[in-house]
Amino acid sequence: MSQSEITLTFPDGSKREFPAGVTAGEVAASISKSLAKAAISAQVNGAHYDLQWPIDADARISINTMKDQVPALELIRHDLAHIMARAVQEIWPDVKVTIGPVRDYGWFYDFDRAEPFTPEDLGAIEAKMKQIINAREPVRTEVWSREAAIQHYVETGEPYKVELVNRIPEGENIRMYWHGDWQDLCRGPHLQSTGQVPADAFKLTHVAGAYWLGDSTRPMLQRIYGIAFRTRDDLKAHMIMLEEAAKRDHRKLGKEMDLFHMQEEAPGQVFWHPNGWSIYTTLQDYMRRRQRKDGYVEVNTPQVVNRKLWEASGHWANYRENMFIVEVDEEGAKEKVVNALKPMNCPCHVQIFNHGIKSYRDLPLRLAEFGSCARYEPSGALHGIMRVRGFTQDDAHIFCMEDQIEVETKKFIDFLAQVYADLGFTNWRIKLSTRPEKRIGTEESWDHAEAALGNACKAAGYDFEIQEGEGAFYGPKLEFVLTDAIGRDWQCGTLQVDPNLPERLDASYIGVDGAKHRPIMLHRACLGSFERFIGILIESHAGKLPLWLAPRQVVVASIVSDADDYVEEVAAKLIEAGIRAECDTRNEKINYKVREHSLGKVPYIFAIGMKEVEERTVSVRHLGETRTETVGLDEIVARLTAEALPPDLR
RNA sequence: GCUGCAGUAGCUCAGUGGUAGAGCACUCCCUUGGUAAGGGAGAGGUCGAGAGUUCAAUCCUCUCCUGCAGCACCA
Repeated sequence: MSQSEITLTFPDGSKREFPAGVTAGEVAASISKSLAKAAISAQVNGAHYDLQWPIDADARISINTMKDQVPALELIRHDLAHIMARAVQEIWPDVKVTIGPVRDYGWFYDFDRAEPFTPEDLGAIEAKMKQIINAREPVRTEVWSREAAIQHYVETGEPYKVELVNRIPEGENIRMYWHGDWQDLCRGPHLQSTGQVPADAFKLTHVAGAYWLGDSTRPMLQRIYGIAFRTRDDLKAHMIMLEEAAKRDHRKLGKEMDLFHMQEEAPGQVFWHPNGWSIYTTLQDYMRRRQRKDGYVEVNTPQVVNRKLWEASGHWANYRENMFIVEVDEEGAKEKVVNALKPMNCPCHVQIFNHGIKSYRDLPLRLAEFGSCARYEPSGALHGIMRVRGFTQDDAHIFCMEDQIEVETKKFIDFLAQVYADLGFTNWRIKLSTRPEKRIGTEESWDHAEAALGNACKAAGYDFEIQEGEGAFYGPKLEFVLTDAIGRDWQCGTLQVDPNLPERLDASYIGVDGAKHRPIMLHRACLGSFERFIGILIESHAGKLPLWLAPRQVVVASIVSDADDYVEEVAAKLIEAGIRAECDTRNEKINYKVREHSLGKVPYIFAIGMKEVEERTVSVRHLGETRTETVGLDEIVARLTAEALPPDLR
């Protein structure tokens, strides 16, 4: 240990090495004081520490001084996973341990235990963990031989660990970490001592099932989740953030804003209320205008389609289990006619393409549909309006020639960038998924398609991240991931190159040479589905939608009933100007009305008393503000008429 | 689909082996109040569905349905 070197990492990612025992003053002298102070982490013998300056100038930067430093959060969380596993086994010695990685703001660890862990159990585990931390036992590491490790785990009755040892590649060290006298197989690194973990800044949050190794054919284990921070205050701040996130849950806001509901008779399907449907149609109208401008033609195709088409497209073979089947007794037919609700629009669009003879002059043909689809999603997958069984995609298929892929893709990226910007999402990125191991098509066609997608991104001015082998079996794809207001990622847009479906459904066009050719099909969606995207919009804006999307843009509220006539006049003027306005002339106090419509996230409340009636003004209150402003009637109508326009019409 | 938890009025929730309660919302009355809840009265429930145990089930048991937290899935 005394021979160790110390590596300091700086904010720009650069690293500098120093001999063991170097002092902070010496570091400052050899680089600069300000740079030394900026060092954000140190590495000693493979263990990482976050540095907290100032360190005394003559303090030696070594393991000894490091002990008093607060270690890196990742290490704290990692050790907590082990400490939790140890606590569980101390309380219930027969519980089998598996693995426990660091994740998000904490860690989880999977256990095999016959009885479920209860909330009370979590409390007991937490208490035991605190005991272990307070015992301040050293963490030691040993390298074992594979045989010894297997023998050990066979003897101690840990079948999952045996499997893990067997999965460690040849030539890699098999490390055992000891936390006091409790041992776990682990790659490391770890802290020096369990005492370095802050005992008051972690919390076990919940228990849920999880398949062993993520494989649904393997046993289901119990996964305990925990979160951890450096300080109690950080933990508290995180708990508050979680509460804030819960407040913007679209299911909760959907009720509060009276947007939609769902009920048992139609699981996974949405009953849109007037307010919610207003958002939906406003968004759809906007998309329709944008698509028209971008050269799409809109179509509409049937909901109930005979299985023959799904067999031809290949969906019947692959997705039969996830399709809604509609059997019909047709007059005179010996057997029931079997149909499926369409789970996607592509085969139907190919039918439109195939109707009549297409020429290369018709390409690219961009068929768009707000296509309502039904998929029998597994019950556990349903989630509010974000993951549903009945939904409408902003779908389109671009039929084109191979050498048009790049141009069309670039055109779509520009389109999507504009739409996302209009909807308030400027933070998004592109992922390019390339050829998987199991695939069809020639290497040349893959080379061409992948290059086309990559070049299109570059031409549009965007970087992309490659997801090796993640493409569909027939072609590569782009995925567009946007980050919402509270930092969560959502994959919404997609563009997929597909030479397969035109082949299966025998789509063709007549080329310049007078011969038949196969078109390529580009599947693309920008929002994904209206249901999911509206959910994202609600959560990202915490219900406070931009004015043009807000279902009720203005509520005109009376203060005294003598003002009712004028209130109705104001609302009528707004409505005539195309603004979604409502009157509130109920026999309630203005405080009551302000509260109710503020909770309902109405962007503007106009309060009208006798003063406004006499002056022909309105008292304007903007959502989220307490100040009010008195504005002349004509002026406010003109102002809102401009302000409430969808972005593409401004 | 799997593991665990839950389902009581439109909403949020309390409660009990002897067929139910609150607040808000709703209806009516009083009140005309100046920017986040004025007062009073009334109406509203096969306690998710079915079966079982029991003299008796909303409560206990089982099955199913739906939801929630994850996992798996997402053409």
